[in-house]
Amino acid sequence: MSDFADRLTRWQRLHGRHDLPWQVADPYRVWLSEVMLQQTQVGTVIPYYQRFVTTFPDVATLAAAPLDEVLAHWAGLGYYSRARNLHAAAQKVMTYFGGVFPRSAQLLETLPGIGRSTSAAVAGFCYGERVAILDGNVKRVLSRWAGIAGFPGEKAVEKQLWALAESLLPVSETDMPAFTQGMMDLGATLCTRSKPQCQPCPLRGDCRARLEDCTAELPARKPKKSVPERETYMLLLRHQGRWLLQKRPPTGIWGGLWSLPETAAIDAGIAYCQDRLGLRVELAEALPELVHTFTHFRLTISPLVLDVLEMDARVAEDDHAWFTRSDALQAGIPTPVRKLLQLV
DNA sequence: AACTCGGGGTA
DNA sequence: TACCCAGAGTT
Repeated sequence: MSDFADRLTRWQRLHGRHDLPWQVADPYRVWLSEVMLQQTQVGTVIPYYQRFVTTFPDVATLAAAPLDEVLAHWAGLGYYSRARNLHAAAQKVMTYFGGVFPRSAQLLETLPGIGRSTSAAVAGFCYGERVAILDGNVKRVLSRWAGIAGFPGEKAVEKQLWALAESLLPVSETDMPAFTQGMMDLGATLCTRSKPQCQPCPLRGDCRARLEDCTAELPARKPKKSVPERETYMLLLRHQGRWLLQKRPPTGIWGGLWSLPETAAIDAGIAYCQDRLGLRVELAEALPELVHTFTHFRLTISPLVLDVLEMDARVAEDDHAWFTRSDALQAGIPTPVRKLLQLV
């Protein structure tokens, strides 16, 4: 019986995925894809990736672009700190590494947004460096193959999985790209969360979960937790065919994106318009509530359409701007804001 | 160690 | 509905 790495790399070369758009000899594109794929499925990423590389074909172009334009291409993909870190990392590659991508996982990990797994993926794919990845696919494959019962999000279990992943690396650097891709491909195509296809799996001979018939129980589910509820009003301020958007602070939810002004109550919203924005407004319409679910809370949005009757001559603050509906939809805006602007 | 950070796919 | 997805950064 050949060992784990041999079986996996052989399987990947014969039956793995070879036509993904980021399977190219370009560390910039591999890096971009790995960041986009953090906590995001392949099918979701592909159209974003295509648009992104068309606009930003290399690290120098990305580094020179305004952050707003980068965020506009990321809007809808989620986890917007990834876009900010990507932009900052591109600038660091230009200024600190002379425009050349770092050639080791250790150096790659010094770039913002690149952690242990992403650095290993880029180094393994592009340079053949013998470093292990540990993403959702690998956690599932290894917890089943080794019969590890604990929840992979738990520190001790994760540490065990990292050690196991490192112990299974191929001896030869030339096998690293196929091995790394094989771990991902196996988890994505055969060793799926539900109804895994064990029959064609190259690891079925010594897979503990398969031998003990417990693939459905591994990996362990995330412990349940109640999801907090929050609510807010979003103000759709209309003035001469334009809508007022407000740039969110760089950190926190929807960081750096253009969004709608929010208030906790209708009265406070009207007062906010008067006192802070210098607008005299009239309530035109209350749109139906919109429920938006995040990973860690649920947000109920009550949208209010307000007509602007009068505007102060005062200079608008930097973080506010009037957008046509069309321009707003092309800017970096959160998904629920996009849905609202498409209604009005 | 626990929490923050999106949005969509899927059973 | 609830969990998961080519995780990283902060507290």
